[in-house]
Amino acid sequence: MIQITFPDGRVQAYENGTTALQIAQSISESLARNVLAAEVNQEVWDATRPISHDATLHLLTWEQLQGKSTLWHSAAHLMAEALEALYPGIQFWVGPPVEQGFYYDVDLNGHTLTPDNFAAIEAKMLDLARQNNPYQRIEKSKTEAVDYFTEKNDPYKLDLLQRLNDGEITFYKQGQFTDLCKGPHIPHTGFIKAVKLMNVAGAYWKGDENNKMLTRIYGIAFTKEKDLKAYLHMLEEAKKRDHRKLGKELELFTFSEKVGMGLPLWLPKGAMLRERLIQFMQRAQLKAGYVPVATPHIAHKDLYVCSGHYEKYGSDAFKPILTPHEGEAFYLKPMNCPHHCEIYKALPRSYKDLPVRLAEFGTVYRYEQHGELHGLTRVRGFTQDDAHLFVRPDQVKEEFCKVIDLVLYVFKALKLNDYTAQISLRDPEQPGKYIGSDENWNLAEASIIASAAEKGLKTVVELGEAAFYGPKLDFMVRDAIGRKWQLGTIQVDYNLPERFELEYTGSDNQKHRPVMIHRAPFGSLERFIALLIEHCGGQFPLWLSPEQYAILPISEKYNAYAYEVAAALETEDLRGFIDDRNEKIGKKIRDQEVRKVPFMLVVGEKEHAQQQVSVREHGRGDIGTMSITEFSAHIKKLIAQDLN
RNA sequence: GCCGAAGUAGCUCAGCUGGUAGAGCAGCUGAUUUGUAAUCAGCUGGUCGGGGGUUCGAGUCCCUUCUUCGGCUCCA
Repeated sequence: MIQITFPDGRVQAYENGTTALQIAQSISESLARNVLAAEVNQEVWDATRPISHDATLHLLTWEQLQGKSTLWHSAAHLMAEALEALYPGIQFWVGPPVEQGFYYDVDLNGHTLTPDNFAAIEAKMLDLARQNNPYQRIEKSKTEAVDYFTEKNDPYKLDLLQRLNDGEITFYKQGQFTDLCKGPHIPHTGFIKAVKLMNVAGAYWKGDENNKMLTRIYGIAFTKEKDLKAYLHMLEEAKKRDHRKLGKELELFTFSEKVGMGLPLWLPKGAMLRERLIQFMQRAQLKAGYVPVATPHIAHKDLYVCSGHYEKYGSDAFKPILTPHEGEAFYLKPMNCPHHCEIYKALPRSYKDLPVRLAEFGTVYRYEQHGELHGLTRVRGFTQDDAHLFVRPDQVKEEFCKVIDLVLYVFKALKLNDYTAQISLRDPEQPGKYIGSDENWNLAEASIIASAAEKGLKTVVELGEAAFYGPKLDFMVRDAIGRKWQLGTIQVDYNLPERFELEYTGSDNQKHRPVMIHRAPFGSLERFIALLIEHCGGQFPLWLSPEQYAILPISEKYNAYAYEVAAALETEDLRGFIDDRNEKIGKKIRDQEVRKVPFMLVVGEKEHAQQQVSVREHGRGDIGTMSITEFSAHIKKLIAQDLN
């Protein structure tokens, strides 16, 4: 007998070799019908795998992430089975579950596959699914496995096998398809009731562009047809929030082939939004003791040789600009830090001066590969809300904490609650990748971890994600399609002060080296605004909204009064406009509603007589009449709430 | 850069197997002077992304190029 401990702490004895599925059946038939896998001693197992020792057991259904992942992984195998049936001779690399479904990388060996083929593959998958074929786990010795794939002439699986040890090799078989796989899988294919292939894409074998390109087929599967419908609907909704679509509709920004790809052009409304963000940040920074500086867009090659960026990124950068006669090389600046180092150096610094906090909204240019460009989130020219803090080593942690405060203040004002904080540390396996002493790195990493903990941030630690010059803390946010992007970043740097030989005079009258902290709460303004657009679906916080109100005269007779109202509100420092088109009020309301203008002020006979405005709130409708001063007070109160 | 898909009016899209470009919205002009999500009528607007080719004839077929979109370690 074995002792099974359930999540609620209950312990029950079962016969040795009982499976999770049988245990589920002993509890209830309906539970058993939903069990996809089981967590046995924290490890996800097939629900049909016999348990031969005491264990904690957590039954996994569609409700648990691991349950879903298991189903998706099994669906990947199902897709492989369908593909193999439809395209004989194709070979498989890997087919894991991902956040939204699964994919399988295949070598089509001459077959071609386009989205037009999806329907046939999906139909085949469902056909196979209905056979309720069990996923059978088969343990093999390494020799058996190697023999199997040698006979199949499968270089991909043989490559995978190379890295596996004897005794840990398992195959999974369902229907006609057998795959090298560590599992786990769902009990049988019948759990898969709905499938949808999402797209095909090329993917280099092992992600290395020198290798052959395989075909990656993405799909998703569900246990209910209804869930698939809901998922597709959710995708449609997400598309509506896409910043590229809203940016066009709300006239925020555009791109021009003549100007060049990846170089955004800000239209007046987008520029207004940008200005507001900049102003907001400048105020916050002034309060936090930053001083603004300004630097040019290009710099001599020597600057980047000194900073080390030339060596590191020289080949990936734009080509240098040469002076016509002397042939001296200048580069568009890819970052602001080297310039700021020179500003630090321009004056003698005492320990009493530190921290020195130099801030600049610096526009930088970076070469991004053609295929990497994406709306405003990945561009070739963008503006950072950059600042560099030059601090004494004993100030690192305190300053780091202050920066976190600033980032959190910004995120809160913009209602970005759904972020993750990622601490990026060195990859212990590649020490050669990094510049700087071990001692400094250890110090910096410890400071970041301590600061994040002190500020109560929920963090994820990623080894190997650090920059070559120092560890960092990044704030990541998802876009409408679920992709993760880095927004704010705080990075400790012991390298640049060394390279630029930065110094300050200590209380001991000796020269000391400061530590640098790079930080950008927005990161790139372009990317930040993109994510902001998607998060609020184009409905910006009132204080940011390019147009806060629209005045809608009932007819041309009341235009004059509309202008009076506009003039009054302008002196109150509010932004708006008059819709004095020769249209009916319903049309005007509709149009401004579509344009997501936060407030509409309807003015006609009655309002004019009483010196009032009829206020409509976007998405809410009529909220009653008030005087102009009442309205302006109302708006200001709402703005104050946002910013505090 | 590489794999795949797409590019038709300012925007959203239609245009079957090649026969000489069309709708709605926007814009312009006029009528209307309007009370809380689309007033009516008329008009303008496109070398169908660019270049080349096949053909009597190309938005449609072929080649090439540019741009956009989805991917390109989320490693059994």
